[in-house]
Amino acid sequence: MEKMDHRVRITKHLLRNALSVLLIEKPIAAITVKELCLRAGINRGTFYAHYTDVYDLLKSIQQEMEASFFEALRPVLDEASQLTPPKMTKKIFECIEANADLCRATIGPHGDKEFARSLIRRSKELCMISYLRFYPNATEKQIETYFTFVSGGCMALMERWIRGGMTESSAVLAESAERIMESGVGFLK
Amino acid sequence: MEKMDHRVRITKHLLRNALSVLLIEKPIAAITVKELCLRAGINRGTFYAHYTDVYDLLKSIQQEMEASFFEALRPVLDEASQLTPPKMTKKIFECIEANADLCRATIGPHGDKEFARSLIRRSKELCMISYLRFYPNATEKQIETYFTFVSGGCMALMERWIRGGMTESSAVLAESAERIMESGVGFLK
DNA sequence: CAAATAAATCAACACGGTGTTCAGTATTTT
DNA sequence: AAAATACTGAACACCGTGTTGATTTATTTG
Repeated sequence: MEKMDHRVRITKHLLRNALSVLLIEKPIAAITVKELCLRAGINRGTFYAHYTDVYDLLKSIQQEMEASFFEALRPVLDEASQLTPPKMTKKIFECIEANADLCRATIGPHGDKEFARSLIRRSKELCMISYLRFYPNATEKQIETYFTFVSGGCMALMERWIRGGMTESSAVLAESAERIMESGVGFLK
Repeated sequence: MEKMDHRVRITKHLLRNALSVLLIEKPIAAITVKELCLRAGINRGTFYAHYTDVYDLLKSIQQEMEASFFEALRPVLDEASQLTPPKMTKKIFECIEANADLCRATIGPHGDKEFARSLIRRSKELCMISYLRFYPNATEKQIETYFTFVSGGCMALMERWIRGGMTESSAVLAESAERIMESGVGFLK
């Protein structure tokens, strides 16, 4: 990643930017290599020197995002022993808010379901330990079910949030999520 | 829908079947008209006589699904005044189970996020009334937040369920969902 | 049943994006 | 400055698209 020719750094950067912009306008499927290169201002042949596909480019962006996501999440997971799982939500939402521009393209309208899914899958593995510690009476299967439900719920809230232009602060959103996670319908009473 | 030439009925049926099968294998974006027609055993020209696009065909299938979904849901919504919202889950899951083959292609791996989203949006409108009746102290915004979270959670459970080959009964799944909706983490205690 | 009507097939067409190649030009690195 | 490396521009065959017109096949109507 670091020891690249300056030229390829620029080229890749331009392509990533162009794709991020296009992904807000339309789904990945509707993006052609031609228009992407036009938008990025680079030659089409150059694109094929680095990537095989528009999907290939997307994948490389996602890998970068994933790395930065878990990087940002590391402190949260490290102090996990202090935090009850629902309390971690706040930190995670803050993390999403901080990387808003990155998330808009993936969690947003034309985002890649599969990518978000794999992030959740990896998060689950990391969170499982703290869940097991806090809820020793629950079976592993129960925890998995709960986690699936609850991460799906948080994703839905985030999508709504992003669609709505992120007007509320992440703290408000996280508090709602926490309360629902804590007490279910109790949230409405 | 009914007063069609027998030939066009057959043609459309073959196309819908072929698309359903292909959608399990790959995302809609990767499906060409050519291979679709080859799979369906009809002429490519004939396809264009009925649909403009692969997406156009998908849309028509989705409209049919949506109709049958809300048709199946009608009784649930009618007796809604009897059921507390979380209790309705069971019925909804049964409905999904009954239309498994249809759901596999849309809720499944390569499904259309946007379609599921619109189903949820419409469901929300229908459910809102019974929520307001059961939780008079909650603001409309609160209910929306709760509904967003909880429908996202149920969707996640369903996806997991479908991916896993629907080995459990819908009842078991629904009960987990209900309990989480009712009492949050209480599910794990 | 036969004539009229409607639908599906087949082949051909221009069009546009793809992925590759190669010679020429620009930029790094040593 | 020389050698190595990356980008450009143009050309290429390939493939799927969407359309058209002539032909064959099935359905409906009188």
